[in-house]
Amino acid sequence: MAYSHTRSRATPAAIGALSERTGVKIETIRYYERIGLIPAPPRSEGRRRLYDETHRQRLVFIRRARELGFSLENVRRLLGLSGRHTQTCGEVKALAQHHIGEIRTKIRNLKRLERTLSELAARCQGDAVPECPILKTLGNVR
Amino acid sequence: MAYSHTRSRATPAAIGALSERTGVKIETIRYYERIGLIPAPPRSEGRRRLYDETHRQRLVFIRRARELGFSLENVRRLLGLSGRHTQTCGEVKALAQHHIGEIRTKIRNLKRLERTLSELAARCQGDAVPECPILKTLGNVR
DNA sequence: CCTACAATCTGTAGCCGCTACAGATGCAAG
DNA sequence: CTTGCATCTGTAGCGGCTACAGATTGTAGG
Repeated sequence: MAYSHTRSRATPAAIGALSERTGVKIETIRYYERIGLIPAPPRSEGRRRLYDETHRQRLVFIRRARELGFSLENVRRLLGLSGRHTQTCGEVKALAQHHIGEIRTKIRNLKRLERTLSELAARCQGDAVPECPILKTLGNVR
Repeated sequence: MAYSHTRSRATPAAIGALSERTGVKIETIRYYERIGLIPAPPRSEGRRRLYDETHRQRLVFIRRARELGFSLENVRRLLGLSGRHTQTCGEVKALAQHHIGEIRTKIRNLKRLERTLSELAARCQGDAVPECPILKTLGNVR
């Protein structure tokens, strides 16, 4: 077990192992390769992909950025910026803040939606009343 | 001008006019027809679609439901329910409430996202500090 | 009537971000 | 050697449109 750390660095992993380690599905990994988000890894003799630690790191980066709601296009930008440092922190921040703005807009819109729908649902009594306020609002003329 | 009301009922409209009246784009109208959300209208001699008032109402219904965030699948259900009445108001309400639940979940998730990103962005000083907390959190190891 | 030009037609492909197949291989354990 | 899993490539599908291309039809002006 003293080897485990060294082994995980030295031994290249197949796509299934990489998938488990990163939480990114196999098909998605291949998809990311296809669209050029991750580099094509070297292959075994039987043409299987062999991944190392740097691939793992990049995938984890992508997964986390996706969890934060960045589009693949913006993930691509973040990855581009992540190589060079110092100068780029400002760009990263700008990207993040733009993204925050979009999220806030989405939240505002969803809240409006929720209010409208809740009001409609509250006015709707179920089976009791023959006129359904929801259908009515939707423009239904019976 | 005394005729205008009567005319708009009696004269069938081309797809462009329908589009303008409902705010649904031409291509989208044809798309809705293709997927069976609206019935195929009668045609002119030159095979152009001719719409009447009932088509307009249905399209407006769809547009409003879409604006409320209903999926086309749920729009389909609402349309199905909107024909028969009295008994179905409860079903409509159930559909709406389920939808409200989904919207609330989305809002919660987006809020969490916004908090996380805002915290990260706040800790990021722009160019000043060589270590970017955003990139760091994303798992970047330089 | 002829000519432009606008409107509409059909069919197909693209967008995003995967996901799900099919059918062919590779590989390790029993 | 066989079984059975892992992986391979390529393609199609999801939702909900949108954007073309290229053919027709309708209409207004001259």
